[in-house]
Amino acid sequence: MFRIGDFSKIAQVSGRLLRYYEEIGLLSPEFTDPQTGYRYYSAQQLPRLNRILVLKELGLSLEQIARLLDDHTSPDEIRGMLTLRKAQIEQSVQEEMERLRGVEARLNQLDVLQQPDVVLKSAPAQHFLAIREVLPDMEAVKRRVRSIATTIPTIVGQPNLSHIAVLAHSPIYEPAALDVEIGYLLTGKTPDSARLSEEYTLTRRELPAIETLATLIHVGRINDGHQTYGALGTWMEQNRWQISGTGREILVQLPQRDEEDEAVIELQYPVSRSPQE
Amino acid sequence: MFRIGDFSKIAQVSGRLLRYYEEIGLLSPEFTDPQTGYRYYSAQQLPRLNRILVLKELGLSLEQIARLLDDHTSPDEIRGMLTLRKAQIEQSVQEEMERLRGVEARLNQLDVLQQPDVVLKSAPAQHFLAIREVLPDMEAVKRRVRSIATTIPTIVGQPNLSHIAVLAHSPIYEPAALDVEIGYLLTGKTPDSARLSEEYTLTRRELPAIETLATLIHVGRINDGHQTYGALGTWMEQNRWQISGTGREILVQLPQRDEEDEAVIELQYPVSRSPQE
DNA sequence: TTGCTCCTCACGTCACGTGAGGTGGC
DNA sequence: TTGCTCCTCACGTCACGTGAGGTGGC
Repeated sequence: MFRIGDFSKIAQVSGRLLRYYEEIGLLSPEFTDPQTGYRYYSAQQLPRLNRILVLKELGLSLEQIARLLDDHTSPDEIRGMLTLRKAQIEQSVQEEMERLRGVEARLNQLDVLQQPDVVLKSAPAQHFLAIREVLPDMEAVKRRVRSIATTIPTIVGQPNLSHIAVLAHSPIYEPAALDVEIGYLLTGKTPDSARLSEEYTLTRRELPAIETLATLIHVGRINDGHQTYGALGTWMEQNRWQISGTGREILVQLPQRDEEDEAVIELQYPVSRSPQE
Repeated sequence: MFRIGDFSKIAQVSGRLLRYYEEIGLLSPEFTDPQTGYRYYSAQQLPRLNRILVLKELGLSLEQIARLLDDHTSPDEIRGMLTLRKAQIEQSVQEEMERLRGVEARLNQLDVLQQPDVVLKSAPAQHFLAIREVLPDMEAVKRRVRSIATTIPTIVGQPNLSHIAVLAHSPIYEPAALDVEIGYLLTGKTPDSARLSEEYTLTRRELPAIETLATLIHVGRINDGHQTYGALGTWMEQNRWQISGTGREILVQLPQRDEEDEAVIELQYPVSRSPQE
């Protein structure tokens, strides 16, 4: 029999660890002196301790280990736990590789923080109360946005957060003819249509949910977006994503009073994984 | 300005997260109503929040992120932090691959827990008060161990834990002539020699520290070791280690009264990485 | 006025490390 | 007798999630 100090030296673990394992019922000393509280371990307990240490190194939680070592756990259950664990490790390797790519992308930059901060999100299915037009230039887009914002400032019976969004059906950097859809993105109850003027009406359609959206905040004047868009392109290349759908711009904050005031826009692009090269 | 609920919806984070980031000084609302305590965030704060989220995904701690975002941190320091982080990720990928190998090795087994529990340890530099002999068989080894244990049960002036150990200079599974060194492994003050009998004397020599030692507990009769040794071989193959030095057997517990009683032996083999195949 | 949103505690998480303050054992 | 070892609390870790219990805002 060994006192806790000797036993911990043999196994090269801390005494605290042994006391903790007793506390959670994973490994109890063979004998505890009721007078002094001293713990006494036998050499025969070393195999169990080693097994615990090995399973811990495989990344199992102490709770899982306790179950694994429980006699009432069947071999099939044990295999199941290990198979699950294997899948987890494989995924975590993937994630670490992602992180590695991300860190390297920033280190490749001269100024490390001059990179765009692209955040992956998902979007629920939404209503889009909007009008689709082909407009000659960004000025026309801005006018349309402004007219919507002033004519229909709030949607009746719509308690949810709503933003004006622009869907770019033609590439946004293609300046000749902008095929855009402009209107309100909504999640609650939405009317079928809303009158904008004599000639123009917003009509509702349903946008499907999108699983993965690369998003990026642009702060500045409303037509400066193309630089930011370019940065997103670089990011996607470095991080192995590609555009897989129509881009949106969410006008999180319209320019305040002055046309030239700062707006806050979230660029959103549906993306999917690039094929491995 | 957005209240915390709207701001958290835009950024797709929880309100709790935003409150926590304020608490640790990472991101404070632009304005807090002193009457109600309501937090108000502006759209202009989204870039900072996104940057925080991106750096968090790269695996930086919130404390590191706070330093990164601090204006007083130089670009060089930032590069340093990211370079360090890169190295950490690379190491963690290695470790995960190790775990993956370990889990797979067990899943390859029919009975998952029938595998040996090999634990990697290190050994400090030690004194070895021992005698080296070529003995004809395991019986002779056992006799020698017993004679040492009974003749020199404790080392005078040696407060430290001491075990009898056997160093196997010839392969332990080679039964013809066993070239072994038997004696006490000690770390404290050790005499130069100790008299065993008229003809035999233990003499002290120094064992160097060993960085990596594959260890394995064997419980049973003292000469059953070769099966356990075989299991170790399989393990090393599967986990890409190879023997790089002389093996030891630490007699953690001698057979009690009877020769046939259970002993507890820790097999220790210095190992190094196998070359990648 | 009634939901809805916000507020501030405060506990829980996971596997121990690290003292503090006190006692047993040779 | 004097170090050494052991004991039992109890706090700290990291980044929040999850209630509990109460109040402000439209």
